[in-house]
Amino acid sequence: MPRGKGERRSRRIPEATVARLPIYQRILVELQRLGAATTSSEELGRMAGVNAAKVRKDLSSLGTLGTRGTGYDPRLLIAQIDRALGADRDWPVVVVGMGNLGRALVNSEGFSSHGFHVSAVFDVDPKVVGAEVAGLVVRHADRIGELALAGAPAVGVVATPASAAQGVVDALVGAGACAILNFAPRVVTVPAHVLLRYVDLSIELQIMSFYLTGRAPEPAGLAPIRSVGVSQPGAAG
Amino acid sequence: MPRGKGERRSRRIPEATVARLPIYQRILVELQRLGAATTSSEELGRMAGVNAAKVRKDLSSLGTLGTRGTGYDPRLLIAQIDRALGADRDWPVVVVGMGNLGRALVNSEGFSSHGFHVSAVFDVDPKVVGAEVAGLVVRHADRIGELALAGAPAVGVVATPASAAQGVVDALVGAGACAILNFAPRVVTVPAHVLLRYVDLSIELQIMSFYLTGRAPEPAGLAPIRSVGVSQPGAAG
DNA sequence: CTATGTGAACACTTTCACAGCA
DNA sequence: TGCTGTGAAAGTGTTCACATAG
Repeated sequence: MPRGKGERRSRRIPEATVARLPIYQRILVELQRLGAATTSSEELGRMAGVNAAKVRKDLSSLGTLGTRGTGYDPRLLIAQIDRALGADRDWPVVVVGMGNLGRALVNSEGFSSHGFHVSAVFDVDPKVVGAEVAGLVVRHADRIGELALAGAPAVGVVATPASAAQGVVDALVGAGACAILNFAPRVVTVPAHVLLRYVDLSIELQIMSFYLTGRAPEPAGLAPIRSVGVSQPGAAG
Repeated sequence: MPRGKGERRSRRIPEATVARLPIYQRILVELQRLGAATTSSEELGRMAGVNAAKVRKDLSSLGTLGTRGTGYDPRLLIAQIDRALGADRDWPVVVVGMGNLGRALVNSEGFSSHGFHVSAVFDVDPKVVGAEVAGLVVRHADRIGELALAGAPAVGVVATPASAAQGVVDALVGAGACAILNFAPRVVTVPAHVLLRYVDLSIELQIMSFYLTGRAPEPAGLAPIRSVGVSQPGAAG
């Protein structure tokens, strides 16, 4: 049974590839902005800091997206990556904590594209509650429970001080969030069915300092992807 | 020639381990805060979302840090991880862009520990230049060139809008920065000797949405570390 | 008897090299 | 002819299982 370009039925996408897809995507958007009608595995690799063979393997796991002898069409690639990552769905995102970090997140491009949209924001500071941030009225965090997230799978983002993190996580889970992205520097726990990831803004800095010490040479000539998060389905404290 | 506990001469630390060390460290600090005098590979693994054998392998690459039958001393572990990551040195960090993100970074714990300290901050907005942020007077970005970073290896952090990123990077490199951490959503280029890493706050969100779609089961029972950055020694545009 | 440290088996990723199609 | 797509080889990383030290 023949299929149109870009189709591929449920071949598993390797974990390492999933982690690189968002990076290719950013580059593709960039290339498109610069007016490129075509690109190649070599160009993408150069810009992403990975080698061309890896780019081809990664992209081929999504389907047959290129044209031999010619290259790839950025527009098609972007669409296929979006689809693979689930960006063709609609993901409500709830952000708790409207300090500098929370505001930065809510206003960032990444939080209002790829299928995400910020649907509610919370804080506890009376000076902030009631104010408007990115077009949304900030509600008091005590009212997280009033959210009805149970319908669509929703993501809760924690951008509070460390001391408030666990309480906020509990409230978000109680309201039906099925994934938590924790920016607060504190280990938290969730029930087993909730997806949990941490982001630590200084981890990249620490990894950098390791390679700057010269204790090890920076990995390979063109180097790999690195980490800032841990995922733990059902972590314990 | 016998050595004291925790010593190990220059055995190469695997890349994957380097990426996990900052996570163990955060957990260890947490355990210490809670008053733990001892911990185990199992406890650390549970909290980090990785399995116990991996924790032991990771830690043993730093030396013989544990006590058989007993476990690990958090304090010793923290010190050894710090040393391995180069946190026993002093790393000046320069942050450009005092919007919400820049302020969040400058005020974050991670940017003033582990050997890092923010030594200067810049912006272009006349309303911000001259003001004080985290104890530092914000200088105009035109004056980045006046920095003399050439002495100590310094890290430049870019937290500007995308359109300003490349110019800021050039200025930082010109001033002698030997590493760039780019939070702006734009691909930039640096000379070959400069270490470059990207951080994209929404990449974790995108990876999460992949696993939420149910197109693939979340990796393993206890799951691995993930990415937000790309490093590219001497990238081209 | 407990929990580390580690060889050895296994699994996953990356890279190579080239066949195959435009 | 040029660049993708992909088996097969090489290289890393993870997990197992147990000897070993406290």
